[in-house]
Amino acid sequence: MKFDLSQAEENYLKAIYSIGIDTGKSVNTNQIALMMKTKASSVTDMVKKLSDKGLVEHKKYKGTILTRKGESIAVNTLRSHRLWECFLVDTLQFNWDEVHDIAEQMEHIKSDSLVDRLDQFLSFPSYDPHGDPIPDKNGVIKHHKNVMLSSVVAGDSCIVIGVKDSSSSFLKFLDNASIRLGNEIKVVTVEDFDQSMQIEIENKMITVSYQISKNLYVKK
Amino acid sequence: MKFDLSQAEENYLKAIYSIGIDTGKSVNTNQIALMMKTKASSVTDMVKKLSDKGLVEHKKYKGTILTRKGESIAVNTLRSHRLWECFLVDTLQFNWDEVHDIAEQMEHIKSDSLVDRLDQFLSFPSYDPHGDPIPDKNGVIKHHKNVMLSSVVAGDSCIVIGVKDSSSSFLKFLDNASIRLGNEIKVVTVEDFDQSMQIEIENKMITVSYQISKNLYVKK
DNA sequence: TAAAATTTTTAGACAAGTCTAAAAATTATT
DNA sequence: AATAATTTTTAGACTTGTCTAAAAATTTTA
Ligand SMILES: [Mn+2]
Ligand SMILES: [Mn+2]
Ligand SMILES: [Mn+2]
Ligand SMILES: [Mn+2]
Repeated sequence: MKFDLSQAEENYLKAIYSIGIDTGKSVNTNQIALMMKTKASSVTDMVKKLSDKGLVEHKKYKGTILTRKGESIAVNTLRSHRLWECFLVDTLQFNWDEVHDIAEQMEHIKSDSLVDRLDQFLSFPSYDPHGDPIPDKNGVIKHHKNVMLSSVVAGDSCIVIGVKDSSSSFLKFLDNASIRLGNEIKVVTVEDFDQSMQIEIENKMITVSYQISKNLYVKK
Repeated sequence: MKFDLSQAEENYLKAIYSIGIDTGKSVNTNQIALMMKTKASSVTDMVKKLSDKGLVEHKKYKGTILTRKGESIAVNTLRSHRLWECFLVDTLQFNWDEVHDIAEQMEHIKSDSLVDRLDQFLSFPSYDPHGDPIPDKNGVIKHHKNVMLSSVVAGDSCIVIGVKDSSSSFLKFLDNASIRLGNEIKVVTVEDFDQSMQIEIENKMITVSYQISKNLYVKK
């Protein structure tokens, strides 16, 4: 069966996928509504439609999970989104804070070979500009384990490998603070009261709030 | 006033623009319906909406013309379409018969600088893969004069500079016959009965029907 | 475990874009 | 100029995706 989904349907599948990855369990209607910036009643309607198409399984008042087929579509859409973000940054020289909304549109372009050709043109990148892993042609995706800067203890060092929040305001803050993917961060002190951290990056000492540190993926 | 039009609205403006360019006069409802592959009643509805937005002027039962603003949007959409076609052929190595439907989607991506950055990346091309002129950043477009192969007389030679029909079947036929943009064609004989031509191209003699010859733009 | 709070679903409405069928206006034909 | 043919518009309906308000189910709290 060949599917041609609307942009709305693809966006819902992506949302259900990403909530499911984070939580493991089946996904609540309200969580989807929150992520999609819409109302619970709209979610109920859409989930019903996706269920009719065999893309999710839904138990009334219980929750929603993707079927194998639904997950495959979600992952393909993510692949498309992240490859277009690479294109926008690497090829068209956009800044990493400018590309999300554009990729949000481009991910829905329908074509049999477009995304694979783009992948080839970009030399098969593994990560998008925000450090998120790019699924391969077969939908295989390597999740990097979720170690946040907030969990690093005073005295330890780590490397920035990704951002959890891709909002323009957060990314602009990072630019300003010289916090970029690949940079080393040394945690100097952690404030007991509000979890704020003094960190050393690019030979400068700065203070970052918990809000910041819990949105940065790092590795040892 | 900043406009954010739907894909349908942009497609209608493009259709009205291209019919207007060919005919000069104001555009009939049925002509639009034919080009948009829709019904006259749908056109009436949409024309009313575009008129309310100040993008077309419409006189009941008489016809429709683009306003300055409407024409500007149509030309920008055309620019986007043709630049994406260049990208698909030049950068992603699609064949010229594969790109129209994809560009038909990509032309609608909303972003302030995307198309201009794409233009720069492609080194400001003047023509798309089908020989159609690409409007510049300011919407200035050079129409090449419409000389068709069908109007070339026996004994004369010309260069292929564009195709009027961009359908995949026509373009595949041209590929097969080695008829490509830039190639020279010598018209050897023209059949009085059905206007079919014997032509010499790439040192081969072939016969092309009037259907073919009236869809090829040429220059001396 | 019964009442209260929360979550989810249902019911009914709306805008965009499309369609069919019928009415109205225009153009062509006699 | 009257009739016929064609074009265009109107009227009403349908689909998709959304919303608000109210009802129903579930979970929390006391
Ligand atoms: Mn999207
Ligand atoms: Mn990203
Ligand atoms: Mn289009
Ligand atoms: Mn073209």
